[in-house]
Formats: sequence, structure tokens, C-alpha cells
Amino acid sequence: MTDFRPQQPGEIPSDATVPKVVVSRISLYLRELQRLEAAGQQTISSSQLGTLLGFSDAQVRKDLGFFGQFGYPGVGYRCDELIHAMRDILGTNHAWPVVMVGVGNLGQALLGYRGFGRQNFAIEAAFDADPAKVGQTIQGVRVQHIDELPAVVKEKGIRLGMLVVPAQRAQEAADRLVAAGIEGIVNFAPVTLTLPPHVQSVSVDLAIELEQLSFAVTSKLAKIVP
Amino acid sequence: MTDFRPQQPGEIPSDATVPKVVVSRISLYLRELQRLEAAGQQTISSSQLGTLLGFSDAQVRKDLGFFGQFGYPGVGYRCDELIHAMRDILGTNHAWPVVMVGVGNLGQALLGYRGFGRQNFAIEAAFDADPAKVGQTIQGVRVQHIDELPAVVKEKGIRLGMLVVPAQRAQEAADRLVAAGIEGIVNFAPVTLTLPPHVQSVSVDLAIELEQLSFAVTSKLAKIVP
DNA sequence: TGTTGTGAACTACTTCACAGCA
DNA sequence: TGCTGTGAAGTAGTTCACAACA
Repeated sequence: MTDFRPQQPGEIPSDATVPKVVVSRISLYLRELQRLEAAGQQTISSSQLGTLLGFSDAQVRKDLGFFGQFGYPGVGYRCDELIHAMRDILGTNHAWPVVMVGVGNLGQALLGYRGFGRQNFAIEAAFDADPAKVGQTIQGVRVQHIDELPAVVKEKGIRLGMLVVPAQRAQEAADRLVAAGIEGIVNFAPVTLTLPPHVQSVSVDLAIELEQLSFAVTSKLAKIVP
Repeated sequence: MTDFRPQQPGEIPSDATVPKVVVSRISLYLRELQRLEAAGQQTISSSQLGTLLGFSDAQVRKDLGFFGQFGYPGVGYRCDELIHAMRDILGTNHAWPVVMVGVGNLGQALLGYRGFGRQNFAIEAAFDADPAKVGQTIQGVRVQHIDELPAVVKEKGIRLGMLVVPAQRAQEAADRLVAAGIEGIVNFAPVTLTLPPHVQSVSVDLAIELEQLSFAVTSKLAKIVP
């Protein structure tokens, strides 16, 4: 290997402000690259990668340009290098322990979802307030009482949590996560959480996804601009 | 009631092209309004609604302005009227039957999720290729063999589908949905589907949500611009 | 030749600010 | 007065287009 050009891999130019949408595309690039590498492909150009995901070549290059220079003119990008660089960017070159709060239907299914491990996330502990659930072991994870959350978070140095409780209990559970020291929350409840500014969150609202389709399929007139 | 101002409720000015992000905020407005109405609130101003969801008042008014005039100057919006109007916009004033393909862990959990019904979606049929699953009844839905998909879709006039199969089978399953006449797909597999242009899709990638948090929490330097 | 990296141009989205209405 | 609806102004994101390089 000649020169690994991202001088400080994963380091971001200190004045950079990266649009959210760019970060989400980085995740898509990573996912696709992992597939390509598994299929034995060594290098890829911005236009190939873009075509696979439905983006323009310029978009791919601009997005990567937020974080450094990773390509070889005339050649493209080396899949292995780019995968490593993008995991550095996303922070997933090391494993992330995650807590889950709420072990209902959906929570139990998520405990068994393999995709998290593939991207280096591991659900280390699960919590519920229901005494009937506490003590059970689901998908290899023992369910603990919610009161134990702060101790576990502290002991294991956990920074991320998944919130999988019913809507009416979501804010209170979020407050507990915040109090325990969690810094980022994936919220599966269909409510907008009120959080202190140092805590990040992303929401997954399953019904909203269907509503978007309902709109798209219904409205013959209005084209959805992507 | 004096005049119901959205002249043709739900009808969209024929030259309108509505940005995707606007439609997703409409869903959020609707969700919040449903909560407010359930709590007994009769009217709401754009700034109140915006504050609850973290948007500006102008944003709320502009978004609604894509679809018509719904407000009363000096007063705000009537919750009940606005809920009705937004359901007209999204197409959810009538119930949507939905098919599910793939009844694994996650699929079974989604079959039991109450949030779909609340927004007027009903999973009418579920399909799997695994003979061990076919014939079971899960959450009140009988699992049928995937080969029966086209007949059921046609018979019940179903237009939307949820794809909940492993990544390596997602494209093939999507092709089956398309062949059966489905027009919109919620894709839970972590792959980008190739679909004909008349078929809409939205993707839910659970690992990507965690990656976004990992990035946000990791990068002290780069602020995520919302 | 093929492909990157990147300013410049363009497009899309958001916020401002205010006329008009109740 | 309070609040909507909406052009105008401003900001953010995307695409263009080309110099530089392998």
C-alpha cells in the first residue's frame, strides 16, 4: 500500500458541519461496500456506487469529500480502505454496547435481529418495568428491572439506548435513559421526545412509513420530489 | 361551520410538486394533532404546533400551504378539521389493507403492532416461503404460502406491502410483490431494492439508525445540521 | 483513458416579514 | 390584537464541469 490518504483516518476537518443527510448516505455507502467486498470486488468508482444506490456520482464524491480524500484518480476507491474509513467516520470500528428499554413484542424481535451485530452494535442489557418480564432471558439477554438501568449503564460504559415502550410511557422512559447518562436514543414510540441538547435521538415511526406510501400511491398529481 | 376552506378537501393544486420532507412532517403534525384532540384541545396555532415538534411556525404554515388553506386568521387551526384534512392529504381517511411478506421474528412483532391500526392500516394477509410457518395463525393473521400472494392481492385490492425478509431474499420477494401488482413497499431489509418507477418504496434500516447516533455521539467536532 | 476532488452554478428548502383578515 | 398565508430573501444541498492526476 502506497499512501493511506485520509491523513488522520476518521478525523474531520475541525470547522466541518456535516448535514444529517450526508451521514445517512455514508451508512448506505458502507452497507453497499460491505456487500461488494463480500462479493470479491476490490475497487469501485463513484458512479458505480452511486448507480447501485440511486445517487449521482458527484453526490458520492461530495459526500466523501466532507471527511477527507479516499480515492485514486483514474481508479476509484479501494473497497477495503473505504469501508475502514467509513466505519471510522461513523465510529463503528469499535463495538458499541447498547441498552434496550421495553421488552414487549417489538423489543423482543429487535433483541433477535442480527443486523445490529453486523454493524458492530450489541444489545448488552434489556430493561422493563413489568415484574412478569424481569428475570426472563430472551434471545440470550436477561431482562432486568428498569431501576437497575443507571448502575448497568455506568458499569458497562454504555452510551446508546433503544426505546421500545408504548407511546404514553416513552417520555418518562427517555428521562430515565437521560438520567442514567445515555447520550443517544433510538426512539420507536410514535411521540416527539423532549430531550436536553446534549442527548441525540433518531425516531423510527412504523406507521409514518406507511403513511408516506399511502400519500405517494394516492396522489396521482403530486410527484414526490426525492 | 361557516366555510370549509380547503375547497376540494385533499385535492392538490395540479401543478404542485411536494417535497418528500414536507409529507413526512404532515405525518408528524397529524400524530401530534391526534394527541391534542384526544386531550380535548379544540384549536392550535402554527407556533404552538411547531414548538411541540421542534419546527418553526413559518414551516408549519408553509407545509400546510402546499395543500390548501386550513386556518382561521387570529384563531389558528381547528384540530378536528385539520386532522381530517391531513388524513385526506395522506389518503388515510379510508382504511388501507396491507400484505406482509416474511413472518420471522420481526414480521411477527409487526403483526402485533397496534400503531398501524391507529393510522388506518390493517395487515390483511401474511406470507412466507417456509412450509413450517404456512398455516400458523399469528396475532390473528393466518400465514399463507408466498405463491398465493398474487391471488390475495388481486382479490382484496391490496396496494401496499411490507417486506420483512432477510437481506439476501429481499430483491426476489420485492419482485414478487411487484408482479402481484403492489404499488408501494415498506422495506425492512438492509438493501436497496431495484423497482420499476411506478412502484414506490420507503426503507427502514434499524442498524443505520444506530449508526447515525454513533456518529453524532462520537464526533465532538462535527455538528449534525438537522 | 478514466476517475477523483472541488469551486461555481444551480436548485430546493427554510425563514423572514408583512398585508390582510377575524 | 393575534394569527394566517405568502411573496421575497436567505440558506442549504445538489449538480455541473473541469483541472489534476494515475
